[in-house]
Amino acid sequence: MPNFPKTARLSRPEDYRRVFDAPALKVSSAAFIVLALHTKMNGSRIGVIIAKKHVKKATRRNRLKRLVREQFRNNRLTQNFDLVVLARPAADDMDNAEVMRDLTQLWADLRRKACA
RNA sequence: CGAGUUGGUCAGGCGAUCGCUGUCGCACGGCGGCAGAGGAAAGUCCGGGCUCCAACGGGUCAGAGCGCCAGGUAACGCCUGGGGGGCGUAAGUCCACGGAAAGUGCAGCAGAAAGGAAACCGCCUGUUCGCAGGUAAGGGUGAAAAGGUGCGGUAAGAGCGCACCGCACGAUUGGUAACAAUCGUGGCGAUGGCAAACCCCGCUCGGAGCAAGACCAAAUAGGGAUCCGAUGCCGUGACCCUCGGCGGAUUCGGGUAGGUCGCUUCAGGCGAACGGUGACGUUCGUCGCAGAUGAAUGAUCGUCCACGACAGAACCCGGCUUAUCGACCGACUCAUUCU
Repeated sequence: MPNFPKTARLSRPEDYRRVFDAPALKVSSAAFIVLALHTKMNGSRIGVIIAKKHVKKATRRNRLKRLVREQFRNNRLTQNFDLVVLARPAADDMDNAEVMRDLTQLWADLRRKACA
């Protein structure tokens, strides 16, 4: 069952720093950039960063975070990763359907690169 | 029915599946029940609660804010009612609405003259035809020109006289008051405007903020408490006084990463009765209504309709301001038609 407990989230600053310093994989689209790092933990973890500079309204930032987590929850990767998803300014203008389409494409890229 | 003013309420609904946070129950590493953003959660502009402080101690000065009157409130710069003035036919609406006879300052152009200012064209009288005197009705300038209108009066004029209006002063009456009305007096060369110009008067104001602060605690060290004490220095506007610290002695632990608490039950919501024009108050009944911490309330599908705006809690309340697709309810005004 796809669920999303607290253990599947990046919480500490050093978790983020580790991914930023040495990302094993990097995929991007118009709306997002995804950094990934292999982890020894059982289960992937995700952290979403949406800059106020790129997305001005708090409601929009919340919506994007929820959509990214939804994608993560429903589409588990076969290998365990620590993921960091960054939003780009283009994400502000997309509706729900467009964002989900964009994320689906990103996940496909991620799987292909992970296997390579 | 049309045009408009004003007060208030709501903020897509229902169902299914998969998730998130809190909480309760259990045959508990799972399952089930219940609850889960806003009217502005926003701007952080005011007022509080709460917490800490070597200076929340006293005085003087400085600084900031407020400013018709009465009431409401925990408090306010908020709200209600009233007064005055502006706008509107009206319902209504807007106003930083104390003082300009304490002092200082400011006002371009035009104009003869602009601040306790006076004669350019006029008008009248006299005339030696150069001008002298009287005058402030008319013209002209200006945002503003020495109370206004009318009648009388005069050489021409003028509060010179009178009536009404305005103004100033006084009295009376009504009102808790702001203020209003009436009467009298004064002929008005008294007191022009600006105080979101300085200023004067009255009232209010300590500072920081939940990353406040309290507790448990790896690391690493400058520490903490109590007592004694001369001078000097320091103490978040300045100065003075009071007081505290820097020194010595005695004594013991200390508090960053991380975690826990603070953290949601209150100036609380809803209903009724009573008091009040109203803001609101009193009493009774009833309900339990988010507490996250890289930060929870979402996604997808179906369905209905007027196709859904602005927008996301971060310690909590009371206001103000700004953003907002629409829908509904109440009160009132104007105009037209009908009875």
